[in-house]
Amino acid sequence: MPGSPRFPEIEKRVLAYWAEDDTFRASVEQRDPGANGENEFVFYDGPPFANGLPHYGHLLTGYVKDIVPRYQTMRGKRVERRFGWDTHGLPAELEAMRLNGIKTTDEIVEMGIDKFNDACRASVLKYTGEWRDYVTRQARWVDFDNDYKTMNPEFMESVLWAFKSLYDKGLVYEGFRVLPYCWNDETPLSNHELRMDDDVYQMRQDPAVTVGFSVTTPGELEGAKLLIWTTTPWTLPSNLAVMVGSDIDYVAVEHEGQRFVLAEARLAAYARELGDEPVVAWRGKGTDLLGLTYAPPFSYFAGHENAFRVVAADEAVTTTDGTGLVHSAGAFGEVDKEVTDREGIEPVMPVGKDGRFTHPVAEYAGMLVFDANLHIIDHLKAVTAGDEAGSVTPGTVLLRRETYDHSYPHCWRCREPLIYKGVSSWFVEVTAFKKRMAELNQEIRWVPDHIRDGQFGKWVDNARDWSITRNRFWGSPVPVWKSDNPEYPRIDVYGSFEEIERDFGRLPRNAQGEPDLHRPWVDDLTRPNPDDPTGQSTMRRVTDVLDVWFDSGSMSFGQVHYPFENKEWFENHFPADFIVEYIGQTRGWFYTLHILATALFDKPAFSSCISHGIVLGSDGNKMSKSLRNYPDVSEVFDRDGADAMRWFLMASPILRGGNLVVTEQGIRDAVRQVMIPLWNTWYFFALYANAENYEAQVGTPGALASTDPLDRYLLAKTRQYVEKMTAELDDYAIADACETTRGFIDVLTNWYVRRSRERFWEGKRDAFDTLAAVLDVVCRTVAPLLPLTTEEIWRGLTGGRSVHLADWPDASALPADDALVAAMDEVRDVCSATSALRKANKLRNRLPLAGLTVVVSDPAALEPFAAIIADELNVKAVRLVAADSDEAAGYGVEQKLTVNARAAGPRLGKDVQVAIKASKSGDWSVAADGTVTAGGLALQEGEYTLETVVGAASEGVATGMLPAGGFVVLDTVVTPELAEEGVARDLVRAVQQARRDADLQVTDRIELVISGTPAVLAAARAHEALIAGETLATSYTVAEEAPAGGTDVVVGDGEKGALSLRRA
RNA sequence: GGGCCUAUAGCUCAGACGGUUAGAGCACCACACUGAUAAUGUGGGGGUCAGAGGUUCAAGUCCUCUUAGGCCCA
Repeated sequence: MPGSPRFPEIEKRVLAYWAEDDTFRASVEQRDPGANGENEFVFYDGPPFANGLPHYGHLLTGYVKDIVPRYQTMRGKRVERRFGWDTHGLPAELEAMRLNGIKTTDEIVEMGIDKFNDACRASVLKYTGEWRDYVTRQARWVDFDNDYKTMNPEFMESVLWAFKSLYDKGLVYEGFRVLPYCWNDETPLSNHELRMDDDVYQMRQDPAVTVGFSVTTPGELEGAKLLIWTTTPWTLPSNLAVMVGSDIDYVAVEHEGQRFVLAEARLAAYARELGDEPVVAWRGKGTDLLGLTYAPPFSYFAGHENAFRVVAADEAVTTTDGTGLVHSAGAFGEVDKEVTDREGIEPVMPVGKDGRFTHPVAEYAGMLVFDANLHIIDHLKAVTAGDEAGSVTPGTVLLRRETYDHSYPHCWRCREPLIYKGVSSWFVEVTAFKKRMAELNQEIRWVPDHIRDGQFGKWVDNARDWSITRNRFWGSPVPVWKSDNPEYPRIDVYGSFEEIERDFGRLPRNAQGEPDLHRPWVDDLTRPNPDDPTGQSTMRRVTDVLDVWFDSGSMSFGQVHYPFENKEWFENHFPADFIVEYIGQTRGWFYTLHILATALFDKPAFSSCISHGIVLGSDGNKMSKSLRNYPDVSEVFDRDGADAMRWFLMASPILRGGNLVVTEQGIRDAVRQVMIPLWNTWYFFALYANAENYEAQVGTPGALASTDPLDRYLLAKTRQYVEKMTAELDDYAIADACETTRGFIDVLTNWYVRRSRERFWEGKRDAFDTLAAVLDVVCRTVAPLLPLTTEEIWRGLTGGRSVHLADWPDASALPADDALVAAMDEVRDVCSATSALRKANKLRNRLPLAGLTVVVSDPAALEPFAAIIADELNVKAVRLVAADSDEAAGYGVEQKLTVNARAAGPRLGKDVQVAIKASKSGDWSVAADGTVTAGGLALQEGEYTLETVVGAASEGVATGMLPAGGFVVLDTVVTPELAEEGVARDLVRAVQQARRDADLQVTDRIELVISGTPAVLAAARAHEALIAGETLATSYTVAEEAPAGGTDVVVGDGEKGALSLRRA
């Protein structure tokens, strides 16, 4: 067994063992699910999309997905873990398009939807093998063989069931709604896609125009120009109304024979065009403008019913920019659509699915709307100049043209600028039940907890209806069939294969003859419209597919083909006990799960949810392949190991909502701070256990009979540790559990083992029993956090099959002794304070000192540790004295006054500062009756504290305060005898170093020769037993002459010596 | 543009209700210690608590404004 472990090698060995032993399966199956699954801990795996390789974010989530189930398994629960794959959707289509070198949906149809979808299917499974490798390497236990895929017919049938259920509940409707729309991908985007990442909103420069429309209503404003401002000139051909704010002050001003209507507050912004102080010809409120009609800027839709009027839109019109009048283009803006709907104006849609103009906008037909901007502006300009240009209505005026930089949404997939556009879509009416979603959200335990009412809660409160369809190809079909003749309308919605077969006489089948709900097979199903007596019209499926987020939200029931199979299983496994993903899923998976769970089952989908932060590169920026600002995942696995990465990620603030910068140094620190100390404790134990032929008997630690105070301390401390870990892991406080473990391992290795070394050298059975028992408990406790390392140690220690098959330690089986633990903390304070005294007085540790007096309130509590203190501090005697004894008073103790400002402040007001100053300067006294006066002010009980402090050191002693009260007095007198012993101990150390340099084994005996100055010789002679014993010298010679080939050493106070040794 | 959050040591972060010498870990330096340890112990350097005003006996903490960064919504 190596003292300097190569963790990656150990890990590979353990992984190979697990694979061979099938340990994971055993860990699940050995736990009884109980009646109705009541002993199960239900975990849902959020499905990743496997058309790329996993990165740190996936690994991070994967570690949490491993830790919680491992812990619950050890707690005795049955925790089944199935891997899931997200397979549908635009990313797959885009990849398939790229691979086939095609750019438009028309080309997809040309290629054949069946071929195209085959390409999608292949692309989403491309990296599943690599995923499995990474996930296995990170030591995440999850069932890949029994996985689920959202493209499987069973999953898709469940999705259909969900759609149909929502439809039957009246929660699904078809609408025409304005959505952010990607003309490149030819698809509308949902709200959560719009906020998919930080790069969606990017700065963009657009032309902005100020255009005047001629008022046609007879009266004083006839012929005046209504000035509107827009950054989307391409929407002007579709103009349907002008919106004003009812309470805004408007004016009509005269300039060069024309009158312009705009908000008074915006006049100054148009000084350049309209003059600094134009003549105001008319003044009024927005309400005065309502109902005015005007000539549309373009003639395409002239005569459109109810259109070309001034309408009110108080919430949408401001005077912070523009003109205070806003042009409404119906279906090209969310507010526009809302207002035109209210005003009874039918929207117009002269823009095709590819973002290019169509009929009736003839001049710009075939032109991408962004490209049309310039032409439109040119035409407006020409008409303003009095020329004829295209379909611009004469009288329309271009007042200003400028460029405008603004934050503009872009497609999260292709990065092209989006447009807002009305499209036909199916919606889940989330607004109808979002109140219930908010109520059910209160039942969810979020980590960190502010997510519940913060990011997630606010999102739910502001929920809008969810557009769930896409005019695409690779996805679950919208299971709606419509009559193709509006004269005989009929809509059929299907929720199962069986219903489909009933009506169409067959199932949709793919080229292989298998039931398959994908396009194009499902599109082939048609039948005569039963409601059409002529028999001419046909029921055809609407060609849309469902949004992938509908798939992922259906995961809870879809993964088990509910309700067609596993009905009972699902009812016992819903909601999940636990899920975890990154915080962005509050608008993704967490949200869609919650929507469908609320609408379908009136329950939350999960009862606990960790939403962790984002993993950043080493420079604090987003991880980027091109910047190479993060350590290569495989290299870290190979160099530091999966447990090191796990610890680094789990101990970080990222699980408490913060973000995390990944650095190689951080990962190595994990190895250094935790893994090596733990390993070395085991190594130390094994080293001496082998030497003693000790067989570890790992039984009930509480039954240990050791009366040694260190053993009893360690066992009591271990109990506290297990209790704390149980509470923290129950609470999903994984980072806290890491910190708790770090602290405990520090105590174990740097206090217990270090202080107990001698007992192990002596082969004390109690020490072996204690350390073996504690190592067993610690391995079991740390197992979820360091599954590979603990497996190796635990199997070596116990010979058992796997630590992950063991039960979580029972804290109550360990002895409880909080007083003992507290006393040991005080002991460590004593050692710390005394070490500082040695340092301050330049008294090196190997130099023994005569005595240490410890003055504390309860000396009896420290009595069992007196020997430990003496040994640790290298003093001959430790005396424990009560703080209130006469002896304690003899050390020149003084009292120190501290004014409690919080208590005295309110009473004394300004004077409290006087009292505080006086307490510090020593200008205070205690009267005979106990009254304390500071700076001439009498203080009341509770307004001060009097502390006993030890006075200045007197001759021959050094004093130091203890943090919890009390003090230590160190005898600093170095007698010749002590100095001589100090030299002897220096010699021991020098010999040990020489043994090491000579590569001797710990147990090798030596022949030793020592020579040197008279002081060295004297010490060597006087302490022969000590030196020879400590260094295992069977032959011990003190020689006047330096031995040939010896090593020169300096010992004591600069005394020169020489020694030589050889293996006996 | 609106709302929310953050700003403390070289780095990462603690600092209930305001209470008078602002802490920890890491990093750095020195010394000590070292038959498990790549460790450990002790000490040290290092801070205008983002800036400016205000409230108060007392402000890192409360209020206002400014600056910088982040998140959410437009």
